Amino acid sequence: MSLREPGGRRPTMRDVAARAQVSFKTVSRVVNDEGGVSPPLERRVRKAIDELDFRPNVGARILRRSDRRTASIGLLLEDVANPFSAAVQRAVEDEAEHRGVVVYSASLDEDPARERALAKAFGARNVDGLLLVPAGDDQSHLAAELRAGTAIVCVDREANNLPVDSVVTTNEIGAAEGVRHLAAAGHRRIAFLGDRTTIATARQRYVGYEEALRGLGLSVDPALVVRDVRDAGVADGAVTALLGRPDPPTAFFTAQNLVTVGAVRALRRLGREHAVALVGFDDFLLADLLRPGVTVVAQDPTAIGRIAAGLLFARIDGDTSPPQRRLVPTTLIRRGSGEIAPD
Amino acid sequence: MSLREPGGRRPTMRDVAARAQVSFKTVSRVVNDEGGVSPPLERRVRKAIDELDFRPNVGARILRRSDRRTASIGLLLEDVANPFSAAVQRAVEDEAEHRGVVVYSASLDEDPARERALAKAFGARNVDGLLLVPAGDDQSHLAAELRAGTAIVCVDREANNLPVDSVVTTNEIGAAEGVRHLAAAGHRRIAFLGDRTTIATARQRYVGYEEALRGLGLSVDPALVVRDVRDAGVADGAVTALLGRPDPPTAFFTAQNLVTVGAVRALRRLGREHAVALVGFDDFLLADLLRPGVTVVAQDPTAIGRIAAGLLFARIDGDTSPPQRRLVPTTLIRRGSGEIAPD
DNA sequence: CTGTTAGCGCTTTCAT
DNA sequence: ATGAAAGCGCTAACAG
Repeated sequence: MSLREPGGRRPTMRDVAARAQVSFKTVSRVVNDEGGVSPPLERRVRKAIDELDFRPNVGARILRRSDRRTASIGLLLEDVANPFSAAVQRAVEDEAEHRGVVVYSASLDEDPARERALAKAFGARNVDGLLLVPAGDDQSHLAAELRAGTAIVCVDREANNLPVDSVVTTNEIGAAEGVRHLAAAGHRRIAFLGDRTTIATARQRYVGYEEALRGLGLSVDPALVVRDVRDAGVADGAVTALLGRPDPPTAFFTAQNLVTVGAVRALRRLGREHAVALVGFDDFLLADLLRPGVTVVAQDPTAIGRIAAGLLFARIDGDTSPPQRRLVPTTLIRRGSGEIAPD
Repeated sequence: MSLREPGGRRPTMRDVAARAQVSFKTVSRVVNDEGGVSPPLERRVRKAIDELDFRPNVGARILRRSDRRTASIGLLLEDVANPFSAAVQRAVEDEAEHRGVVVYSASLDEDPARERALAKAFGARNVDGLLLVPAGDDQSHLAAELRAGTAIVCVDREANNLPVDSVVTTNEIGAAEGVRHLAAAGHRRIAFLGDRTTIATARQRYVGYEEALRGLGLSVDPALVVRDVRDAGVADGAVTALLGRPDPPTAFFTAQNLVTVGAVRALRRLGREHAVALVGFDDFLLADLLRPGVTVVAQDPTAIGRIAAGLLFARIDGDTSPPQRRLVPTTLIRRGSGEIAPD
């Protein structure tokens, strides 16, 4: 039921007080369960709250409160349309809802300018914390935010020039494991296809590729390395070009989910999917139903989101220990494409 | 640069005013580009703003402003981990960012209690508008929110008991088209596998299935209809059971993306994927790379999100025309599985 | 062009 | 147990 008069004005504590015939401080006591209100008065106040459908104005409350908490956090992802980001967001939402915290969310598309603009927009709204997938090589612009008391945790990549916690995948180790898996099947000419080198994880996965090859006594052939692959289409083209060489690779290590998809498309079109081996970094839906199934080094975005949110809330709750880096391990999932032997 | 003293207190307009030796109203004028400030004063103020790294407190501004706008909206999805929801969110984000509006986001998991709780939480934060994928059969709890001036637009499903705009897929038409496509390949025994019947779109797609069969002069065999399929695993089991019948279906129409995935898994396991036809509702990544490719009735979540956000912003900007229902058409994409003829 | 005053809706502090 | 007054940081309305 609502007796609110038209005009779009929300009822305030004063309206409730007038209706219940009490002072508006008494309403505040009831709304905040402060106690010290006699049962009959409390009943009257609760009745008036119901009848007017009163809801406390969170903005006004925050303004006056001593702790200055807004019970809100900001989540800055790469792109929520990518399943990896979406899984992170879902995990963060669950942790936040659990604590009565609301989540602002935005996609940055790897654009440092958007990182600055959106962090600023969320900061101006006094979020208690910021969960950030860094979009550039310099997060020092957030130093003032940190000093103002906003907790910050970086997700999937570490921050640069900013002393904050981060939660990251074991990119080098995982990539190296994937490459060694291909070598174990007998491959010596293993190509690398990676995402933009502006992205730290792409660089780390490349390092893992190099290290694995060196550890195996194999040399890195620059002709088999294609970096800065920005989407599935480019990956498709790169695979096609590499397989057209006189001395083509017998296996591919693709360092990002969309790159892997592009590689699968190319192998299919060339009819080489059962002849050329493939291991991808980051799992994706239906990878098991393709033929051959796509062997991947799987990440755990749900764990990443959950751990990052946990760290953030700990900081918000006053944890002042030194910044830490939490590592989330990968899992090699064998499905067929990575177990193909060279000709 | 930041000269802010430690303690986590953000500088206010008064701090800026003191540093620039002007009245704090002058600071307000500069911050809001109101004009009417002499260049030398403005310079001093801007310098102080920079030095203190001042940012206006959005909460305080909203409290005092006459228009009461918060430049924020709430987005209540089914589950952001589902690619359909994620695509809607991305489209909404883009429209919002474009207008300088921030977005709160949450997943409801089809739970009406969460719909109420989260709508309330966002309402208490005075969002200008709410974009909602309804989770139950009754949205009347939002009437007070609407009266208080919050714009509301429903996404993917219409609201019940609430006069608001909605943006929905042509579910009946699309489903009927998918079923007719199977019939055109010669099928007479077409099974239906649908999502939970509490979900309006699942009911509409079933109606489309029935209508198509009737229009073709075919009868609906209840033994071939399985509703309330809640995930891919259940879909897998249902397909397996139906194909084990003495008089099995020769084709399947699966009315949701995860249901389709489950059906593909079952057909694969049974080795029947090239013998039994399949058309799914809602497209998904890699559907084209499966063998056979999965024929789908594709929705357009990006268009849905964009149109819904557009309607919402129009309402926020004062549009008071009668509630409208916007339809977004589907597209049949032939990839092989839907073109298989019966034995 | 610049400044003063009031007050948004609420919590805090202090009185009764 | 209840209430009155002050004031969070800002904008609106009104001076000079």
